[in-house]
Amino acid sequence: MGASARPAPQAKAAKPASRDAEATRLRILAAAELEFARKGLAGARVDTIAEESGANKGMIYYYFDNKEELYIAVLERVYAAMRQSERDLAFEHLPPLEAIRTLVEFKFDYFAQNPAAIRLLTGENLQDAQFLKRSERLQDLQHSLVETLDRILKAGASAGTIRSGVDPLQLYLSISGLSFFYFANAATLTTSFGRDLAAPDALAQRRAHVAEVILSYLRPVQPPEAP
Amino acid sequence: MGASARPAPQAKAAKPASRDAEATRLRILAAAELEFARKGLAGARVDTIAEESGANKGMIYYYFDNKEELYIAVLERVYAAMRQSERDLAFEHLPPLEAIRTLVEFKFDYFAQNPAAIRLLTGENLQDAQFLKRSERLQDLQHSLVETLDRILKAGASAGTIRSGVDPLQLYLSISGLSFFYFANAATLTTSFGRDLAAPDALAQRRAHVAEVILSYLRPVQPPEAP
Amino acid sequence: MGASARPAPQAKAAKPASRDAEATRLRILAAAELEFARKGLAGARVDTIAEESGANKGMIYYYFDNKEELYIAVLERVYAAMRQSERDLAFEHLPPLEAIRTLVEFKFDYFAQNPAAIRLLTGENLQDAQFLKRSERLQDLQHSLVETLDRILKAGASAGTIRSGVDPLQLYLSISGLSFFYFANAATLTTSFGRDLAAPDALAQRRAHVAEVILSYLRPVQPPEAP
Amino acid sequence: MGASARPAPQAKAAKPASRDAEATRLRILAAAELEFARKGLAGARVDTIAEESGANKGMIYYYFDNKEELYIAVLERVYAAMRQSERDLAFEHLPPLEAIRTLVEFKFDYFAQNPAAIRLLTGENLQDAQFLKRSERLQDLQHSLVETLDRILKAGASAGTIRSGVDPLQLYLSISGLSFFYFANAATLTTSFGRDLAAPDALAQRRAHVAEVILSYLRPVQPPEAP
DNA sequence: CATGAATGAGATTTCATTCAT
DNA sequence: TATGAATGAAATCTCATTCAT
Repeated sequence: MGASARPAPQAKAAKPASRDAEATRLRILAAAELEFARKGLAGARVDTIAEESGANKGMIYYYFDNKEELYIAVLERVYAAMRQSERDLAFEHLPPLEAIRTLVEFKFDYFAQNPAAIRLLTGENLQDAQFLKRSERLQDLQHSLVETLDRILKAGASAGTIRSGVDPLQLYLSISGLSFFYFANAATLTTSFGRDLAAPDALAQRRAHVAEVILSYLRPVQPPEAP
Repeated sequence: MGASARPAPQAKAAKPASRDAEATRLRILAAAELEFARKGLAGARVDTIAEESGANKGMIYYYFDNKEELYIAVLERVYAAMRQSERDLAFEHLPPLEAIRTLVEFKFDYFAQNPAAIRLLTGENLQDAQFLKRSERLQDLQHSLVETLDRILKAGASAGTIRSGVDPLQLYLSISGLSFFYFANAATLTTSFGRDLAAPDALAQRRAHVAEVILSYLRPVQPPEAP
Repeated sequence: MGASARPAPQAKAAKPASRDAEATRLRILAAAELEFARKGLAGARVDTIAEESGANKGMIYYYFDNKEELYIAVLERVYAAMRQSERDLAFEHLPPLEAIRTLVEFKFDYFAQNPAAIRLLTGENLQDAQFLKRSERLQDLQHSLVETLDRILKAGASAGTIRSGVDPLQLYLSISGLSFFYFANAATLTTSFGRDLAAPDALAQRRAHVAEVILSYLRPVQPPEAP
Repeated sequence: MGASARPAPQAKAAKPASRDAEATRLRILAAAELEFARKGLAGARVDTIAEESGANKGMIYYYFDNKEELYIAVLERVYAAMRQSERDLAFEHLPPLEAIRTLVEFKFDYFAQNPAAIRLLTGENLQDAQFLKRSERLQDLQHSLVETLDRILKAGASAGTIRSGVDPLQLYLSISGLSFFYFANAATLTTSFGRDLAAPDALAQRRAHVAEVILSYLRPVQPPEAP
């Protein structure tokens, strides 16, 4: 990653041993994220993580007491990044329907671009969120989106552009679910339907569909036509 | 299944270990389904399956050459059951919107009542559907629902009760996704939101919401009001 | 162990794999006793125990969950054997002084012949008896000797052959200590004094000395001579 | 020792890490003594010693080539201190029985106050005194007590206050053993008897008992009473 | 002298699979 | 068919020691 650009003042060798604690820690975390995402907690191999990170096993245990702690550290990083990206998404100032469309598309794109996050979340659910529950840091990373959604829904209802009575949590679950499911289950769906769901046009089609489903749902209900 | 036909002529000893091959096989499969659902392929323990099934490890290897074959057998059984239940659902004769509402609710209920199926599907996706791809039997268990949906959508469009132009595959993915995501991710969602998504009233609320989202989407689009 | 007597119908080989659970367990225990006695809990190697016992590491973990549990099992066996041998020593019916001389010599001989017991007890003390405290079985293996000693001391005091006022616990500690110390510290003492404390005549001399020290102590105190 | 003489000329920086070589060495030795006493050679951790000493692992290897050398240095220091304290005990000029009582009480008190010495000696015996044997310095630290004892016994025998024929080595072993055993085995004894052997009154009682046992033994034997 | 990151050999433990009975 | 003891490869983890800074 751009390493080729720097002429590197050390003339001798490019030893992987960096003697830079933070850098090593991050290399381990990055490798671990990939490995845990690919294989899950049980299937991941510490050896592989060591190899991929350029560190050695000893270092992994030096920085992260054991495999589970390393897994938790990875989970925390992924969660934190996801929450941060949500906070970075400034959409509340948009007109209500535009704001929600923006959120829907953001969610879709985020899942599309972060397959590791999808897999880690999925894996964590398979083990009953036991590590999410255990981590104090993760407890603090609460969703703020639902509250934001609530405000937007109320604004839309007042303006008459959004039907009233929409539960923001249900809406949030539907927004997430419509995209998450698509990516999380792409492998079996692709196999079952014999169509490549990851192809660019398939993605575009799904993205549009999801937005339409959500926006249709929010449309104010038509009064029965007067005769 | 078929085991009930044999009158069991062994009059002499009543060995606690059932000398009934098919029954043993089924006990193993049932225990394996639970274990694989709980822990995934990598996390599942052959020892545990032996213990839970009341059989022993030797039997497992006798009936199913190895752990992966046993896993595939479990997967096949779960898929077959799911497809069968879909075939058993006679809904095509209903009025189009009723038919779709029935399907949506059926999917929701099926996932609600078959957590093991959810987990196995999820696990299979985490390993890129590699066993689904490998199994010939599983390839035959194709979805017929999409085709049925297509017919219903067309009928609804003709009758004017369903908007035209709805892609049956996208619709199917949305129907599945809205429910599947809820159950598959219940653990992390429950933790993140501090609300028990498995509580009876939470289930009822979600079920109604999902149906409403889908049916809102299918509503024929209002023509721009005439002046 | 008498195995040579059976002509063994299996003509082929004398495989060490015995398929006899109890025998294997005992072989492991015996090998572990030696290894733990020689190296202590921390210094002992599971590999060595496996090799010496003719079993393999898997078996050790099959029978004794982990190294510590194996250590505890060894400790329990050694303690139980020691307490049993004490119960087997019928000495209470002897005249009081004879009874005590018998006990002193028995203790000396037991320690002389059971170096592993000495080392295991010593090692356990080095780790603050943490496993002795943890084991329920070991808690039940209480000394009965102190009570027996108490009865003997009282009988001797009544008969005038033993001075009155002797504390049985202190006496027991002295009887044990005079012998135990000799064997437990033989290595450093031999080195410091340049004399082989394990030589037969050295043993005989110490045995006589210990008995004499204890019996001298029990002698009734002479009344001050009347003028 | 002797380090106090240097006025420390480094005026500039007050690095928290003491740039005083001898002081660092001593801090390491003190921490090592504790750790080796607590865990034995095999159980001790170089990491722990580094942490406890406030130094770091590099320093340990700088001053003491490896773990074993550090252990030997600790052992030498403990032995030297023990021998020195014995030399400091001026008791030969006392009346024979008083001299011996003094020695007995001194030994008891020394063991009571130096639990690390007890544990290191014990640990060294568990490993067959291999490091004691290996160290030249330790070979020079011979007991002189036995010779002193010999002179005292002879003086007492001449004076008629001590019975004749007492072997000074056996007596020394008994004096040491009666106290050493009590402290070395306090953990298991406390557990087995359910009494706290380290409590002040328990110590006082034991101290008096040990002295009485030894002095009883030395009492001149009564001639058979004349009729 | 001092630091603490890095190494690697070797330890404990796990677990799918085999096999004698 | 059934049992469960046995195996061994591979996994996790530990720790004395080295070394760049």
